[in-house]
Amino acid sequence: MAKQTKPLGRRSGSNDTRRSILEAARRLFSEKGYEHTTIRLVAAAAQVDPALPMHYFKTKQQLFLEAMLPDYQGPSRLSQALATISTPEAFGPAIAVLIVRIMEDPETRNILTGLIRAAASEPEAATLMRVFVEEQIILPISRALGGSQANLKASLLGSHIVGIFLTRYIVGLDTMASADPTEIAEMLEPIISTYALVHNDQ
Amino acid sequence: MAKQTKPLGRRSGSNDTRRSILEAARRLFSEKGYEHTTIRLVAAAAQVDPALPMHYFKTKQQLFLEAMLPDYQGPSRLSQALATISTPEAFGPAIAVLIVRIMEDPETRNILTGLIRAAASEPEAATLMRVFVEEQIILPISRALGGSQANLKASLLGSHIVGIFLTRYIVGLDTMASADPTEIAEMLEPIISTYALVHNDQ
DNA sequence: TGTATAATTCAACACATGATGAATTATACG
DNA sequence: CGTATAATTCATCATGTGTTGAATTATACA
Repeated sequence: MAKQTKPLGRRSGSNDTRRSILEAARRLFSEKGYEHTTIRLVAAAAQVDPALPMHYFKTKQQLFLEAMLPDYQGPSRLSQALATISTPEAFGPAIAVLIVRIMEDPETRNILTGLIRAAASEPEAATLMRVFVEEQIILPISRALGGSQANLKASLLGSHIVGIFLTRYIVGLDTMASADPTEIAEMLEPIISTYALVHNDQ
Repeated sequence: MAKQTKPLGRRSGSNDTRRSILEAARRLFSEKGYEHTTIRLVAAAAQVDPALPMHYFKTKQQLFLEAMLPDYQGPSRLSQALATISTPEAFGPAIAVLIVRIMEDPETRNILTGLIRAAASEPEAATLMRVFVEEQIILPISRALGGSQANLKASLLGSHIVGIFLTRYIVGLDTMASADPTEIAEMLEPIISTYALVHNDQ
């Protein structure tokens, strides 16, 4: 495989270089974590010169930031799903289905695993993940649950969700990694209901 | 603070250098993760020459290994706790109390957070954590639960536990980080009972 | 058309890291 | 006592990293 040298200077025609860098970065951060995703690796994956990621994003941190937080405007899908239900009994099915949807959507999955991987070593990424999980997961659940201890319940539920991601996609626990998402959702349903119904002495 | 040069050659008197290196390494791996725990940092924390950790453990991986897995012979404390109960109804209290104990014991906590931090980036550490969680957490719970789906239930429960560690000690979610362990245990009790009792059509 | 600007390549720097090997001093033990 | 061995310091290497700056070519636009 001969290293073909590209011509100097600007390319002609339309270019979506920036986007392809972001996509490569998102994939690599999610697969290898923050440290092991080098600028040169991202550039190679995007078939681009190693100086280009730095040129577009100035710093590795910034690249990570923009790669992990694409256009997340508007209410999260979790908020939307929760808005359609009213009785506490309907919570279990709703959230269980949603977790399956997250696990099966590659985009969201990559973001969550990328955040977890980085947060484990980089304090700034931990801050990012804190905000993400609080806004996108815990706050909606807490609002929907209501009652006393809603915040603690929602946080524990959120911990359960990220724990599942950790064991399934990162640690690779046999049972979790090979489990059918539907099976997990079924198992999870009564758990969520318990969180929704128990200790509700408001 | 002048850098005082120590004399050359072997020190006189008894030496527990190896142990202090291990202790410093365990603390640092747990606090900063694998990559950011440099050999030089460990040496400095142990007040020892930067070449000594390599001399005693040959490689950084080996140091991590020995630091994270001290003498863990015999049945785990979880197994012991589970051996004392018989009825499924007694599970919730037993495991809830155990989680609290893990969270409050600095040694165990450091090991678990160290394993999680490293596993997020280093595949070999993920293997280590896989074995640890399976043997020390999931297998005992699964055996104690019995019935159909015991393995999946135990794995989900294990995921919840490591998820709590992740959000509480690593990500630093406000609610989780500031929660009283007893409060968490109380909230968790009905959850564990649900895992123990539901879907039990063996 | 002409000129500022954007996109791209290339070479290189500065720095930290894990690891190695030689030199030096103390201990263990026959 | 004498010698092999262990413990310790020091200097250094090789490598990979994020980052920078200059040079080159195309585009945008007045």
